Amino acid sequence: MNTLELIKKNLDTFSKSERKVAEAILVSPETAIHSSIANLAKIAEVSEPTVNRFCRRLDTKGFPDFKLHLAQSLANGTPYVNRNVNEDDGPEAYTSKIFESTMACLNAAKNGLDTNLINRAVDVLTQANKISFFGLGASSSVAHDALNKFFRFNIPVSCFDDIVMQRMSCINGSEGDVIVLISHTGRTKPLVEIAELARENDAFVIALTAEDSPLAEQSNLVLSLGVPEDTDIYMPMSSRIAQLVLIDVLTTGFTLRRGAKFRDNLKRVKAGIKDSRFEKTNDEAF
Amino acid sequence: MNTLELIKKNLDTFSKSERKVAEAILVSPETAIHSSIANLAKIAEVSEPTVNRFCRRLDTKGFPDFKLHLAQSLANGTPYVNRNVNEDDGPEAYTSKIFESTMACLNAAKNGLDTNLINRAVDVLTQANKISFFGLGASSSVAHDALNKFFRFNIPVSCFDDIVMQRMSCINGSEGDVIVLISHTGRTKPLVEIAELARENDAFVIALTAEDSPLAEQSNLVLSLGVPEDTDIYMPMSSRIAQLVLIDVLTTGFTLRRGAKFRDNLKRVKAGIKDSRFEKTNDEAF
DNA sequence: TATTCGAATGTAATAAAATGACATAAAATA
DNA sequence: TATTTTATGTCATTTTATTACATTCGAATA
Repeated sequence: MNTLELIKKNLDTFSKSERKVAEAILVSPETAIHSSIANLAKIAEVSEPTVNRFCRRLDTKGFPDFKLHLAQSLANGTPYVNRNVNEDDGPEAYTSKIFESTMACLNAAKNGLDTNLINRAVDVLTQANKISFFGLGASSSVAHDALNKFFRFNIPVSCFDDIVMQRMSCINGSEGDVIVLISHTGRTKPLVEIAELARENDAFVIALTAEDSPLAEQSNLVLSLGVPEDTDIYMPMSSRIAQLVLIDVLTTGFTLRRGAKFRDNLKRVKAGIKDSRFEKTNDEAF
Repeated sequence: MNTLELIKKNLDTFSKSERKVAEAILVSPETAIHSSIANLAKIAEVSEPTVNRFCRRLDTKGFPDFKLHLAQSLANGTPYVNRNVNEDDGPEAYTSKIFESTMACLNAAKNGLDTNLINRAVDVLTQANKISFFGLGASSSVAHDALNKFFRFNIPVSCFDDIVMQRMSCINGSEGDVIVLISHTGRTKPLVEIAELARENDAFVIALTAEDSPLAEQSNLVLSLGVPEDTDIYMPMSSRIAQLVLIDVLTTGFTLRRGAKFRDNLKRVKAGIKDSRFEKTNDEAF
């Protein structure tokens, strides 16, 4: 397992001084791997043997060995959740941190997904008479994106980010309708109510949300992204990217399920876009 | 660059003894990173300082530093391979393929970005009187997402996915306006026209698009994502995710530039959302 | 509240590892 | 072949990590 995540996970199993070490490392892992044990001890304000003991506690042979493990955690491409942006990061630093934490997040999401549920969701979607995507706030752009994709399948699909429209759409629903609700926390009141309403009107409700949330309880099928909280920054970031990729997965599953003949349809849609382009066309939705 | 590849590439530039070291490392890099300099010297049948010199030749500070680099290059043999989905992939297979290729794509995007340009873009954005985000089709949800983020900064910001509205908005523009245009290909005619129009009206045009595209030519500043084409599947997928992450980067840069005092504002926005939630609140945009 | 035990932490000595300075050997050039 | 340059090794020094041991802290018990 990723050393850095391991440290974060075990934070509370450490003793007082060991936690100081852990924190010093988490603040700046880069510094840690380039420091000597004496240096790190000074930064963490503990003694050198404490640092050493800390390393051993994490199942390494000693400080140098620990540094190797840590270095591997930090290696490019190795997902790594913990790298938060600091006040004094330059463009170089915050750019890579954000890309990296997004990748880490996707990796976590990938590992946490239940492919059986995905399969069932694809089942349900392929059999739907009509599909609706609802999200509020940041999640509304995810819903919007889903609309854009499913629209190409030439089936009735809609997307509202207005609560009133969402309600109306639910009330007019019938069996065979599938409603996909998107919410990171699953605690957005209006959306939970929509889920109830939709089910009362015989629609099938798929939720892209957190496990054990109120929204999850009101849904027929929950696709949860075990994505760590977006820390520190007061905006949804990575979590929403994971949702989008999940939409991609569903779309792909949908396409595959419908088979080759269906793919011709996609080609046609894409060809139809061509006219609005300057020569050398390729695959963008518009 | 990957240290291991670097060693392979430079094999013939090394001296006789240094090559011995290189070969010993290539035979078993794992052994190398877990050896002391004395040990490795023995394996390579050279003296300790020779190993040290070898390390320095590879632009490292010394043997320990070299080991860190080597460990990192071992950590990610080949980060994420861009595997395409096949007709007969099951849910398990296509799910991981899509997640992995998205991660690969983000990694490519990260490496291809010019952080100086990002910095300049952040500069421009922080000094803007008004910011508009325009995208069409799939890119419109990216624009939408950008709106959602920048909206929290409490500055005038708008977003249209309707060409007519976009034009009108440009015509009413003035100096100090910044228009962010989003298009993967940069060949969407209406958007290129918008860029021209915006510039005629003294707005500053930032494009999130492909290098050397018509849209890029019409823009003041181009942030290009050197992202491989979305192959095989007839939809924009990874490319658009990369755009979103880039928006995250810009947002972060913006926040950092505005400093700590500004972050309080974000806290307030987040607190304001709280009421519409069921207990246990955390960070989702609504 | 004082006492005792055990865990946690630090100090100082020791061992290990890496590096630097210098000498020697090998190779290249005149 | 002599001379210079470069490469390599030996040994001393310095830096770094580890071990053994002493002290402190804090919880549990009398």
